[in-house]
Amino acid sequence: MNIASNGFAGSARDRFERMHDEIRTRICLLDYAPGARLSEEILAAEFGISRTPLRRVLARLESEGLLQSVHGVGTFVTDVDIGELVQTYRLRLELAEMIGKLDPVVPSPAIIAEFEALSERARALLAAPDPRRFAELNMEFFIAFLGLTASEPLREISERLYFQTTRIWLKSVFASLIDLRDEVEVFRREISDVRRALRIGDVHAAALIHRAHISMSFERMRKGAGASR
Amino acid sequence: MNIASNGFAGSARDRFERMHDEIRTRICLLDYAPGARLSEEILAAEFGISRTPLRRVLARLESEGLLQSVHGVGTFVTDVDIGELVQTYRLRLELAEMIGKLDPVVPSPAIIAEFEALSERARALLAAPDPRRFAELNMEFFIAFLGLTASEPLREISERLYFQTTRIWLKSVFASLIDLRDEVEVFRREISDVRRALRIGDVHAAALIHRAHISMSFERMRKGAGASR
DNA sequence: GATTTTTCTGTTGTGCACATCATTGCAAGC
DNA sequence: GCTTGCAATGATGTGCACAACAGAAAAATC
Repeated sequence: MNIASNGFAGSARDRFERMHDEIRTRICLLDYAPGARLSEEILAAEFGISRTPLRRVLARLESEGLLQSVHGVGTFVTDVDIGELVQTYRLRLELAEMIGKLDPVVPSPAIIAEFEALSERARALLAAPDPRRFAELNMEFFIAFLGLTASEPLREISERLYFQTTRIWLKSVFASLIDLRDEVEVFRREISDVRRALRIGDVHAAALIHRAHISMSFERMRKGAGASR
Repeated sequence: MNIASNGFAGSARDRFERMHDEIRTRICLLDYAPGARLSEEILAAEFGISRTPLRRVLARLESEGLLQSVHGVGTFVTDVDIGELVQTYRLRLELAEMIGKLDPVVPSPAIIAEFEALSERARALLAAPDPRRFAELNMEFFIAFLGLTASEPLREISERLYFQTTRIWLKSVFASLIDLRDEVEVFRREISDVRRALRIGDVHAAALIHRAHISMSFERMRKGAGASR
């Protein structure tokens, strides 16, 4: 670990991270859909700061592939064509499995409890499916899943690719190209299976289950997108 | 591909990338050693611009883990302790092999010629070992190696991890903790072996060779660092 | 003499005014 | 009526002055 791991998170650095996470979440949850234009001025006003520090946040999001600024035109949420999406998903599959092989942690009771809670929420969601709630839960599940490896670089990269791709997949769900109820049911089973694997301490199995679900959900999206033409 | 893939690279975006690559190279080649302080003002003057656009470059390098800015103190080249280095290297090993499995390209005559040229330069370097030249050649080889996969996300991530770790390894070489001549000889054989694999179109074999060399070079560094205590 | 306080210096962070750029709509010319 | 040039508009990019901050040196105090 480097400098600036002070207990008191430097308020400037802290604010940067909060704004970054907030905007990133909005992009991932499709509050800002692909192609949408973000106004620096409006966003700066919303966060109560000047454009300068906000631009730093936007630049970071641009480096993460979520935004693209064009001089004289605007800052736009990126869209991803099916070609790069395939490549990114293929890489995500490998990385997902790696979470179970590269520095896996032994699932503590706290971790297991976390997945129990997620599982319960997924069950509740099944009773009243809601795309937005589904997106949120999916994101929280993924973040929790990253906690299964102690490899910080692997976590970083996986997170990055998650935010790049999942929003595109969610777009299909939001547009009802994929049946929400089916998707929630599959998701509930995924969490349930992962939870069972973790109960017996088999992180690798959990990772394989997750990998399989990423693969299948992507295939469902391709089929859905194909059927919509 | 997104917007801004115009033939005429926007001069602003182009300049950004040139400065970014330049500073990144300096960091990787240890012109700016870990722990060194970079002056925004001096760098801005050198590139003939104001601090504002330069800060954007530095922010990018910070997001790539090569720099760290501390308010009121300075901007420093990051150092990496052995713990995170182990984790990053383990990930790099997997990614290196993946280059041969995920969208490998069929080696064109141009690509093979590129490796031939690199091989020749390595042989020349052996006659007159020079740490700086060695570092440059190593970097060029790696960039060429990335060309063996068509997976853009894999390339990006691999490149990122390369720049994060290699400079630390090179530090050992520059400090003569590792014998330069031996290292150059091993490197020459690596290129030679990779070239032979590519000649028969076996990218996966080339990737395995590269993976093996990354693994071994890291081990040599650990031994060297251990012996120096 | 040691310690505490204060001042001073140099750095990154922020706000603001302006430059630069791309788009759009309008008007002049053909 | 169509095309072309151009001005107006609104966006991001840049430069500059200043604020916030950390560290070190100096001075005051005990």
